[in-house]
This record gives sequence, structure tokens and C-alpha cells, in this order.
Amino acid sequence: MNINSIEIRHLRYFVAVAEAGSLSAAAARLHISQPPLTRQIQQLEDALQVTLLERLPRGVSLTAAGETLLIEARNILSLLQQAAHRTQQADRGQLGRLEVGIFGSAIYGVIPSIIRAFRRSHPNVEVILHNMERSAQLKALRERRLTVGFNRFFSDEPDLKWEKVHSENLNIAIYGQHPLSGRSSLTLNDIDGESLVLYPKNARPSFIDYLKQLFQEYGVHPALIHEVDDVTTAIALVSSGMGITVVTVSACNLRLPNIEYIPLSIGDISAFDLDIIYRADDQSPLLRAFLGTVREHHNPA
Amino acid sequence: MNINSIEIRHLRYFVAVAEAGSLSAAAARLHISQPPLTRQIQQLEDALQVTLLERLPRGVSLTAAGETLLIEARNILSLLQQAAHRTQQADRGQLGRLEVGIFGSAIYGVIPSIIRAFRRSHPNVEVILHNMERSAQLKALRERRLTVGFNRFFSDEPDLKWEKVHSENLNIAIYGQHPLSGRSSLTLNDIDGESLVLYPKNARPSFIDYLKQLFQEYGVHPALIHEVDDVTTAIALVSSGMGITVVTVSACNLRLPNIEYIPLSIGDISAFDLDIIYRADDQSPLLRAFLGTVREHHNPA
DNA sequence: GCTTCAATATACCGACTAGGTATGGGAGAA
DNA sequence: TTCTCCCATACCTAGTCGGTATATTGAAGC
Repeated sequence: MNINSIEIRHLRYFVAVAEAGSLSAAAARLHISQPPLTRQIQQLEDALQVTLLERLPRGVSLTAAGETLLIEARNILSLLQQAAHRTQQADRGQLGRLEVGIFGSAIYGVIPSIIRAFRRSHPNVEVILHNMERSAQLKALRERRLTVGFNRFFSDEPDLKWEKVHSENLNIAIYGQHPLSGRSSLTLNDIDGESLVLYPKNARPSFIDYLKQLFQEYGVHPALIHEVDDVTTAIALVSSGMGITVVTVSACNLRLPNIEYIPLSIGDISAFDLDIIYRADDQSPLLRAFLGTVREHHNPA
Repeated sequence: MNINSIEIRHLRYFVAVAEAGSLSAAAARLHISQPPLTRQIQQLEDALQVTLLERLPRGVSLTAAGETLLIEARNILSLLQQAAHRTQQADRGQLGRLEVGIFGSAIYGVIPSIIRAFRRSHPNVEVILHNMERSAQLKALRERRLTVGFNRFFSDEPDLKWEKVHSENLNIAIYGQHPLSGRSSLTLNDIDGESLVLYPKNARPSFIDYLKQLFQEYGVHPALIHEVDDVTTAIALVSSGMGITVVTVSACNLRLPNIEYIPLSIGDISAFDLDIIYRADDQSPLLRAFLGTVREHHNPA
């Protein structure tokens, strides 16, 4: 019998005895009989090589060592409860850290609403957002620095899985003095011959390539294409009258003076997808829980 | 099987499995065979209603819940070690709080040296000094606000025990211009007819009563007795030439200009006792440990 | 594709031990 | 004194921990 033979049972029983002030009363509270309880306490005293209780004719009282152990034992018992609870929380994906990759213009769209909903339903999960472009997201996912990534134009990869989160209609952003200003909707033909500001310049294939292909299919020839880094820059240039641009409805939340957003209809393919990507082998409850929230927000438009 | 059936054994085994990365390797490390270990882990998973390990063809890996439990379990195991250690320390009187009653002039004597020695040998014991007069010490001891009290002239009480800590010789404190100044020793006869400053005024019976009885026994008649509150005040008055006083050697550490201390011989009773008092029923290891230190410092002179 | 290998899971057994009952012992209370 | 209350001891039963033997599974090697 030594310190390593001490079990939670010993601590539970000892605390009960200390609180009841007597072995027999504690035994009743523990729904066992008094002799086994006496023996468990004796074992504990033997393991610690310490007398914990002073045996009195009416009950017991704690020695100085007993008082010390009482405090420690109560602490350990409550930590064990906590440990069990936290383990179960972790199992349900309600505890831990979720690293999320996002990209520029997504900041204005459906992602904040998804993150907000997830934080509300999983308050003990630390959600950390990392602004990175697509290729950085893929690298970080493989190196397990990210749990999920949000982006567009994911291609199939053997070790990663992606699914559509959201489809957004496209809008044309124009400046107030433009002839098309004030129209309630536009088609691709309407922007034939216009000067366009497109983005993002790097991180190919991108929105730019998607739009160029669209123009080719529909026989649209822009007068001039000016490529810039991101949607914010593009809108700023439109505002200054340099041309018009194409944005998702997410970006329409970006309000600037002299800017007007007009829905664009392109037949069947009027929508533009936002995808979420994650490791195919990731079985973590956190990922499952997050995908659950994402799917609740899914708009199949 | 539920949360309350979790034992330390389950946590120890789980940590071993997590660290070894496989059930069979952990079993070897734990000096048990693999099947019982498998069952203990299954019991733990059953109790928590959670899967802790992902079973792989080569060993196991932790699930998110397992990772969480690993941290918690390690913490609990180390706290249990600490709890055992602290309990044993408390048993040896090496942990806790010791409330000590002291009184004015004792601050200069043997008490600081005893406290210092005890603090050195019992670094985890919080020693708290309370400056209180004798009757307050007795009251505080009975109300368990003090563990021990240092004082002089304790009388026998049924519920308290006291023992002599230290015997101090008496000295006469005189001012430089006094005729007796410069003598290497004095007897009681030498101070017959002198003006005396005595202390402490309150808290009877006190040093004053002791000295008065002594004077009567030896036929000494002081010209004048001026009673003051404490030894410090007495010395200050002596320094100003108001009279001479009697002090213990403890108080000789109190050096002031124009003050000279001369040993006083009174035959057999040249000594003056400092006692320690404590509850007769106090079995605490702290008291025993402190009395041990006190007895080591005992001077039976 | 089959075999081999390295793991975990299951089945079953023996020994230990937690918990039960009966009873002894000791110190206040009546 | 006897009575009462409570802890300790003795001994029994049943449940459980740990052991051995073996089934099972999935990946690596031929």
C-alpha cells in the first residue's frame, strides 16, 4: 500500500466522513455499511502513512493532516467532474480551437453570419480567422494549421474535400453619372463595350478568369480591362468613374458614395459559388459541428 | 458505469496509453498485460460516453475528446501527488499556520531567535506574531486564535499547559552620571534607597509584583517607585536620570546613549523566567514541532 | 491476391478486494 | 452501574482486476 494505490473512491469516502463527522453517518450517506468504509479510510491512512482522523467516542474529528487532505481532495474531486464535462464537450465539438481560412471579399458576405451562429452555439470554441489566399489555405490545411478554408474555385484534390456553401448572384457596380445608372437590372449585353475594373489580380484562376470566360461565351467585348488587387480597390476606382465592375451580392454591403449596385442576369449561370474546404480524413467533432452550422446556412440558389 | 465510477487507475492508464501511442506498449510500461488495459480504457470510455482513442492498425491515436482528457488527467494526477505530499507535510507540522502570542519586551530576547530557527526548519509554515498581554493570550488560546503564547508568570490552569522556555539573568540599567556607574556587578543591597522606574504598569501580576516581593524578602526599600507602561519607556526615563531600573538580559539589546547595564546577583533567584503556554488538549503536529524547536533553545540556567 | 505481421478485442479463469453481516470493545450518558 | 453509541475486527460473498489463450482486423510485403 503506497501513494499510487490511492483511488478516487478513497477521496470521495474521506470527504464524506469529514463532512458527516462520523464514519457511520458517512456510510449511511454513501449507501454502504460502516465496516467497509472504516477499511477504506484505514487504507488511505496507510497509503499516506498519516493519521487523518482522531477517533472519538462520538464520531471522529480531523487531524491537521486530515484538514489539509480535505481541501485537496475536494479540489481533486471537482476537477475530475470538470475533466469529464470538458471531455464530453470536446467530443461534441463544443470545446477547442477552430482555425478558419477566409479571403478578402468574403468578409462582407455570408461568412460572418456563419461564424456568428457557430460562436453562439459553441461558446467554448475559440474561432480564429486567418485571411489567406487560396493556395495558402490549401497549404495550411495540409499542414493542419487550418481546420477549414473558405474560398471560390476549388479544384478536386485527393486529400481534401470541398462543398458549396453559398451561391451569390452577381451585381454590376457603376458610378452615378454612368448612362446605365438607375436601371433595375442588367444583362451581359448591356456591358458590351464598357471599361471594366476586375479583381483579384493575383491568385489565378480567379474571378477574373471566370468572368473572361463568361464574356467569351456570351460574345461580350469590354473596351478595356483594368486589373486590381481586390474588390475594395475596384469599387474605389468605379466610384472615381474609371469604369464599372462585377461584384457578388456579398460585396454590395460595401457602401460608398456615388456607387450603385444593379443585379446582373446571365440566364442559368447567374450565380457565383462560395465553397468550404477541409481535410478528407478529418474526423474531428469540431469540423463536423462547424460543417453542421455551415449546412444550415446553405443556400442552394 | 457512469462518471462516478471513474478511478485514478483509469486516468493513470489512459495517460500511459496516450504517451505510449499504443495499448500494448502502454501495458508493458505499466507492467500489466494488454487485455486488462484495453478493458480499463473501454470502461473509461463507457463512463464518459465518449470515444477517446481511434484504433489504428499500428497503435492508437487520440480523438479531440482524448486530447482534452489527456491534459485534464495529467493535471489531476499531479494534483494527487501534491495532495499526498502536502498531507504528509501537514502531518509533520511542516505545513499550516502558527499563531504566536508575544509581549513587548520579549521582542528583544530569545523569541526572535526561536522563530527564526522554526521558520528555517519549517519553511511552509506561516508564522504569525500577535503582540498581546497575558490575559489576552489566555483568552485567545482558549478561543483557538493562538496556538502558543510567550509570557512570564503563568499560573496553572486546568485546560492549559506551560513550560519554561528560558531563564534570563537580571541587570540594572543606570545612567552614566549615577554613582554606581562603572561597577561590574551589583547586589540587591546596592540599590537600597534608590529611585526605581518599574514596568509594566498594567497586566498584573507582573514583573513589578515579582520585584516588589523580592525587595521585601531581601529588605530592600526603594526611595521611590515610578511605574510605567513598558520597558522601553522605563529605559528612556533612566536615560534622562529619573532613576534606575531592572531589566532582563533580553532588554540589554536595547541600546541607548547614556545607559549602562550591570548584572544583578540575587543569590539563587538571580534568574527570571520566560514561559510558553499552549492548550493541554492540542495534539497538532504544528504545536509539537514548535515545542521541539523551543526545547532545543531551552536554557536551563 | 495471398501471406504475414502487428495491433486491438474478446472469452474465460483465478485471485484479490470491495462491500455485507455479525460481533467485540471502549468511552460517555443515563 | 448499565446503556448507548460508535469504531474496529473477523469472516463471508460477489464483483472485478489482471492473466492466458485466441479471434479479428487492417496494412505491409512478397
